[in-house]
Amino acid sequence: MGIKDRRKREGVIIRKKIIEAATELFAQAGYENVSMRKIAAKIEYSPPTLYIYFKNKREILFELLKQGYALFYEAIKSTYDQNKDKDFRNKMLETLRSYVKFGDENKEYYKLMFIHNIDETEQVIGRDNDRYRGFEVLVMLVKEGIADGVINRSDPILLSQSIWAGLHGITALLNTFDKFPWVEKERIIDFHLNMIINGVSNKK
Amino acid sequence: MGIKDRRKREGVIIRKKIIEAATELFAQAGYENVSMRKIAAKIEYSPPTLYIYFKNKREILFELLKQGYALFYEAIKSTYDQNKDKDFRNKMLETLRSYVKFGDENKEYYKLMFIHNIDETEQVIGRDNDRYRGFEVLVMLVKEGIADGVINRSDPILLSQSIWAGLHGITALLNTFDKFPWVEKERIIDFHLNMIINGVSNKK
Amino acid sequence: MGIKDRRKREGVIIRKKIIEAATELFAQAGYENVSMRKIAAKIEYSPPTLYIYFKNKREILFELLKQGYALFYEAIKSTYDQNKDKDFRNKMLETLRSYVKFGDENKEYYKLMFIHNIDETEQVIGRDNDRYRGFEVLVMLVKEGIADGVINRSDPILLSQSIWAGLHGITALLNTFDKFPWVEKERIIDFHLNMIINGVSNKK
Amino acid sequence: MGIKDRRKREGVIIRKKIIEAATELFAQAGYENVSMRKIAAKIEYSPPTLYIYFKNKREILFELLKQGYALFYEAIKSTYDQNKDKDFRNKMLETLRSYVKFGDENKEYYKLMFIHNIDETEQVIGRDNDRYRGFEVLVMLVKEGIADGVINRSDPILLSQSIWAGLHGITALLNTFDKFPWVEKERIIDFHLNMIINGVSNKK
DNA sequence: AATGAATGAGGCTTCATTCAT
DNA sequence: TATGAATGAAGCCTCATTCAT
Repeated sequence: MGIKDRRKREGVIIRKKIIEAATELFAQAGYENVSMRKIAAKIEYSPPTLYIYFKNKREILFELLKQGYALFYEAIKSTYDQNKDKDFRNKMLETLRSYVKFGDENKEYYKLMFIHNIDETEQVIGRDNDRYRGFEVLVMLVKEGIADGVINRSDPILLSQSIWAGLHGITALLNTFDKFPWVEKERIIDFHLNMIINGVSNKK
Repeated sequence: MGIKDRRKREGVIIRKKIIEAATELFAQAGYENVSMRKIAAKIEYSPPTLYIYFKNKREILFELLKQGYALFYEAIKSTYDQNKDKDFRNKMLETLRSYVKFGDENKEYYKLMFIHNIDETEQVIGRDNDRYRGFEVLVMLVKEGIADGVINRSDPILLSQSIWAGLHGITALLNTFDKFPWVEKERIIDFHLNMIINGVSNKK
Repeated sequence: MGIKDRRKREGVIIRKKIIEAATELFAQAGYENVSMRKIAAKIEYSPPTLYIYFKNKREILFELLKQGYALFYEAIKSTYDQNKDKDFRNKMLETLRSYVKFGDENKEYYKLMFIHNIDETEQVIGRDNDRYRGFEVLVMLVKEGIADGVINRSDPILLSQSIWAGLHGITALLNTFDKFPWVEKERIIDFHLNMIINGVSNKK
Repeated sequence: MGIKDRRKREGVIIRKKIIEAATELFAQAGYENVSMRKIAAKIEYSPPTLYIYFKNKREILFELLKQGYALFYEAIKSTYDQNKDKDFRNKMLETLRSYVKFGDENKEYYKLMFIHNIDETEQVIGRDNDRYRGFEVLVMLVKEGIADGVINRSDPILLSQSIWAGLHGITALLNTFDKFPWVEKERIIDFHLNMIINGVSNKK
């Protein structure tokens, strides 16, 4: 391996360190309240060093979001795949649950990706990203459900949007209102997911 | 009317102008990104003037939130009251709709009250406010529904939290993702509300 | 008594209140750290009211100093007069003590008059004031002492300046270094005054 | 010399320039009346640059005081050492003179260290500093004088405090009242120092 | 006599970013 | 690659003061 490659690899490592530090700080204090200095301090480099790896603060956010979207899509898709052969209701339940779980386990990412709408976030979109690919999995799932006779025969897009709203609602509230006296977390999530599925299902 | 009264009233008007300007700016750009300078510029006063009417930036936010909570509660409670005598499902539908409608018609308030969670917001609570009184209306409604036999016999708190999550989901997404290709707004809202009610109802 | 007189008298009262409030605040926090607002708040008037009675902040200081100088001179002169008939050493001791006592009992005034040298304080001088009239008492005393054979035959001005320095030293240090581990206050003062007198006296 | 060293040295130079500018300004106008802007202007840098070298305004004062205390102690101690072998009265005279001389030649430092008592100054103490080590030299001297039979047999602490007050008096007055019609400076200082020594000496 | 309203100037400080090394 | 040095812009906020009423 040449010297060039080693350097490149080191560069990648530092980029990663920056992203990690930024993710943590952004989540704790909010994008606006985190300065380049603070990110630099956290990784024990000087502020100008960040500019070697990222054009500016926004680019750090963008990269971070891109990675977040990828993780997000991966989480949902793999759950869907792993439950491919279960009966539909369970497959759906687990896939929806993976959405909420992602938000719960990656509060920082979820906040930045789906709750806050940072100024120019839209600009990341269009650049190839996985932001809405999770939604496509949902549409697919819904279509299966209709074919299966479980989900009621409506516009799959409409259904998917409604379901997404249901998922986002619980995920966002648990994230944002962490001091609200929720009933036990597993219980409210489970109840809510079933409520959603019931809400879109044919009555027996 | 004495001179004193006129002056006082003028003061009240400026306070109102400040709140309005701040509401708009905070919602657009986020609390952290709005400076006193910017608020002052928007109402065409000098920055120090703001400090005549509000102790500091936080107090502007507090006042704004307080007003928002009051409007919010009023919107929901009055809808509930006006539909008191309708059959339960319609009463519920209209009350839930009033939540989404409030969020849709007061995007800035909704964002500040329920989407962003500004650090200091928690401090407003405790000071008498209407933040969670809307939730109490919901609990009441749910209990009626259970008594009525429409809503399934579960923990009313659990049910209410789930419904709230459902409502917040659609309200927040429409607010935040205004560039997403939603199906027609009235349609998705209507569908979603019915989905929620179905989701918590006894099957016939 | 006419209405005009009453008003005038009321004006005098408010002026006095302002001076009192200012004296206290200046002494506590230093001239620079006291704002017109704070003075106004202390007497429960609005800031512009102060400008009815004083041209500006400096004028408040000047007035205050003028009063301080008067009190100072009065304290020393009256002590001198009251001890006119005692033997010289005691007369001197008591007069010198009255200087230190004034500084101890009027810390705020002493600080403003003799320790800090606020910007334009010099401007107060020239306006008739009692700043240096205390010094004249001292010169008089010294001359008496020389005539009396107690104080050594030197330039009375030189002697007086040296004595003043001695007095200022203890007064200022006790005022400024209130956390220094002084021996008991009465004791150090008494010792110091005797030291001064011995220092300028003929040896027996 | 490496690049790093040169940079470091340049940094040290700027720190020094800041301290010098601040010393002059603080002494002239008082700590409270000197703004970071003004210090920056004096050294022809932008205000934020100061924050590269000092955390905040207070730290500039602290550093400055620390240096002043060191210079002060050094001045007195070295004089004492240099006169170790002279007869006691001369040793004492020269040591006391070095105090006054320090104050005369370092008016700004003396003002900041012993005349003004800036709120936060107390906080520098405790951090290792030389503020009161000069006083210890004085105590030592006094004890020698007692042993020597020159100084009268009193509490050495009491004696030292009284002498300090004497020294501070002349130093502070000459510093603060530079427009007062003093007799010739050398003369008043010399007279005053002898007055102090006589004041604490045994009569022959 | 008294004060609500208003502001230009300026206080301390942090920011994102650039540049030379 | 890495960073010391530097800064224009801007953050929140307080000040002394004026003016119309």
